[in-house]
Parts: sequence; structure tokens; C-alpha cells
Amino acid sequence: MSTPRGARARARTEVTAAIKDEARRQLAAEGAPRLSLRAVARELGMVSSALYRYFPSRDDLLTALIIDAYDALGEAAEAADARAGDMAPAQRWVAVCEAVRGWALAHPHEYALIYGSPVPGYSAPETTIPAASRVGVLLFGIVRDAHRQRGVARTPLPAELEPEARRMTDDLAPDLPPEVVTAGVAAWAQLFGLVGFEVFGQFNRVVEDREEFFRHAAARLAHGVGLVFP
Amino acid sequence: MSTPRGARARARTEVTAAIKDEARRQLAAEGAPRLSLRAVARELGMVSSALYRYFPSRDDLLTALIIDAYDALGEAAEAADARAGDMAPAQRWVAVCEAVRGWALAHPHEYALIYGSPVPGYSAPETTIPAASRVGVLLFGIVRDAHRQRGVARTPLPAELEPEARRMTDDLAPDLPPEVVTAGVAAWAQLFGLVGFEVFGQFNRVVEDREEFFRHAAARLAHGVGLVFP
DNA sequence: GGAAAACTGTGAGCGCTGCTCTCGCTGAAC
DNA sequence: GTTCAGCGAGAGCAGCGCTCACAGTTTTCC
Repeated sequence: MSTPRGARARARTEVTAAIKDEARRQLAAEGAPRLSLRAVARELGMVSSALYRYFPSRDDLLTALIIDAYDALGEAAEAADARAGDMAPAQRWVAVCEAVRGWALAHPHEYALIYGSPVPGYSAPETTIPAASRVGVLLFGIVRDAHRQRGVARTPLPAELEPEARRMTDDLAPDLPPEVVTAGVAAWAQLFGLVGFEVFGQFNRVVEDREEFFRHAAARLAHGVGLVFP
Repeated sequence: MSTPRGARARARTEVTAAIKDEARRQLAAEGAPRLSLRAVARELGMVSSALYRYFPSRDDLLTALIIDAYDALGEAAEAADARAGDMAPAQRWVAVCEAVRGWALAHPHEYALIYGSPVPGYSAPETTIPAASRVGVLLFGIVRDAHRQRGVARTPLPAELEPEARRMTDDLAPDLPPEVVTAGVAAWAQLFGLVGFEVFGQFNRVVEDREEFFRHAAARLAHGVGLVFP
């Protein structure tokens, strides 16, 4: 991050960034399966084997792009929440959902990289966890604010789910009621169901006015976690 | 389907089936990106180029597997519904959701093939549409039954969504109220959000007792489309 | 029944891929 | 100033999807 010591180190960070940039370009243009190390190297005017000095394998390059994608999505969501800062929690929730959808539609291949099929034989390393949690953390932050302001609506939990609900609550948001945490986790997954279906074309010939449809669905999601519209 | 005319035709259908079987085996073991035409041919004791007499390209073979996967999932869902035939619609809904989840967990790579990232530069041909619709059709059938029996709960729709809601209703279920159809489409997508998050590992370190969690979420989905538990 | 046409498997080959290894060069640390 | 780690070049390996000319077999048609 700060001053690299010598010209060599500086060059290294620059080349690394250039590789990631070109890889991201190819990813956006062609999708992850078509991302080729050799093509990246070719475009950068270097020989393919040189690239292995920077990323030990194609998967490592992909991992770097995955983290970047999670971060870009998280940033878009957080920016939308900041813009909606003085609105009611329910409206902030919808704004964040719409930002997630907007980013996904603008970057379908990067979205597919993080929320589509995982690359087989490769499990995302620990490094990705913080970046991957940003949207979830943000959504729970909104619910927490709502809870502080005026409490949230709660629907009872079946007895069999209570141990798990308590566990999730301790892990994710000890200051919220377990019913709300459970509903929040479900809503989090369901949000990406809506977005994924749209991005991956499952809504073709089914939903036409997808923006309006999504806004409504996101609002109902908010309702489901106990947020109320003023 | 019926009697093939000659020995040649019979052989052709047999070889075609053998190729699909072996391909499905490799798909289940390694995932779609690792599915290799040459490996399939090798395993079948034929030379790779011979395989092109049966499937003009790797994508065509994948398409065949996609249709099969949609059908297998649809069949699992329909079987579950049949087993729950005399229960209340809400319970049938949950049973179908659980069947979808169960199939997806048992066949993660085939699930990824149909509900994960689409293969870039390849759009699923029209042929896949009927198979792909089976789960949705089934879910709407349950809602329809509930509606016939005693009506379903309805939450009002915002004015901006009404044209689209009417459009979807005409297309999908003209005998149901637009509010219900809209909620049904959303629930359909959200179901696959829940399933996808579990299959693709997004629930790792978040949800532990996933079966119980899912059952509850599916029940809330049912509630969202107006189904009531007796 | 026999000629013509359609179908099927073979093997070589093209251009691409991820990845490895050895080789010289060069900037940096002691 | 020497030593050494880091770097790029280039050749090469095994694998991939796919094409093509060829030979053998089955079906079709007269």
C-alpha cells in the first residue's frame, strides 16, 4: 500500500495491477471460462510464462478478481445506503437491494463469478470472507438501526429452529431478536435469488418490467424482516 | 421412442445414450467445466472425433444434459407433490421446496448447470423451456388449488406494478389474482436463492442446521403467496 | 439383386490452453 | 563488488475442441 522500497517493488505492483486490469477486461467481455492467461499476457506484450511470476496459477488470478468483485459490489451497496442515509430503514433496504441488482446487471460476468456456480475443485480461500460479507453486514446494519429506532415486527419461530436461530443470532447480531436474524439471513439469500434469476436470464419471457417487479419484491423482503414503510 | 427401424438406428440411440450417461457421470464427478469430450470418448473406447457424429459440439452435449437435469429436478418435485397429494396446499408447497433442495444437494453439479452461471456465448435453446418450467408450473398449480379451495390471502400491489402484474397473470395463471401471481413469481426466484446459497456454499459458517432453516424459510415463502397452514 | 447414397468410425492434424523448466539478465542487499 | 533473488524469454509437455479425408458398413432405391 505505502511506499514500495525500490524500483523493482514498484514495478511489481504496477505489473500486478496491469495483469488484473486486463484480466478484468477479458472477464467482463467474455466471462470467466473464457479468461485465458495466455491472452492476458499477449495483450500485455509479455510472454505467458512471465505471468506466473505474479500469479502462481489461473485460479489465483481468478481469486484476486473474485475479491475485487465482492468489494466492488459491497462498495456499490454501501454507497447507495449512504445516499439514502436519512431515509427510513425500509427505504434504505430497498435502495441497497436496488444497488445490488444494478451492479449485477452492469457486471453480469463478475456477478456470475461470485454468485454463480463455484469453480469445481476450488474452494474460495479465507481471504475472500470479509469482502464477501459486506452486503450481508450492510443489510443487518439497516435492520439493527430499525430495531433501535422503533423495534421491528416479529413473527414467531418454530421450536425446532430455535437452537439454530440462537446460534445465528450470537454469531451475526446478538443485539437483535432471533426471529429477525433468521428472517434476515433468509432475505439475504432470497435477494440474490431475485437478482440471479434476472441476471442469468431465468426471467426471460416471464417478467418484462423487471425494475418495477424487483422494487416491489425488495420491499416485500424488507417487510419480511420486520421493516415498515412510513 | 418406439421401434427403431434397423440395426443402425438402434445402435445410434444406444450409443447416444451411452455418451450421455458417461457425460453425466463426468459432470457429476467433476463439474461442467471439466467435462471433456475426449475423456468421454476415451472412456467409451471410441476415438474422439467419432463422438461428433452424435453431438455436433460440446455445447450440444451440454444442452442435452441441461434438459435432462431440468427434467430430473422437475420429476423429483412432482413426485414429492404427489406424495403430499392429500395435504394442505401450504404443506404441499413446502414438500416441493424441500424436494428441490434435496435434489440440488444430491446433484450439485447438475444444479449448477441449470441454475448457476450460464455458459457465456451460449444461450439455452427453445428446447429447454418446457423442461425448465416444470417446477414453476408445479408451484403455481399448488397455489391455484389453494385458491380454488378457499381463496388465498392477498396483499395490495403498488399502482406502478399493475400493468406488469396483469401481463404476468395473463401469461402464467389467468385464473389467479395478479397480486398472487406476482408474489408467486418472486417466491419462485427466492426459493432458488435459498437453494443456491446452500448448494454453492454461501451458507458456510453462517447457517448450520440448514434443513430446519430451509423448512422454515419455505414455509414463510408459502405464507408470502397467501397459503395458510391449517 | 445390385448400384448409389447415407451413415459411421479412424487417425492425422490445427490451433489453442495451463503449466513447467532452463536459461541468461539485472536490480538490490551485504 | 560480489552474491543472490527476482524477472522475462523461449522451448516444450499434455491436454483440449474441432475438422477433414478416408475406409468400411448399412440402408435405400431402382
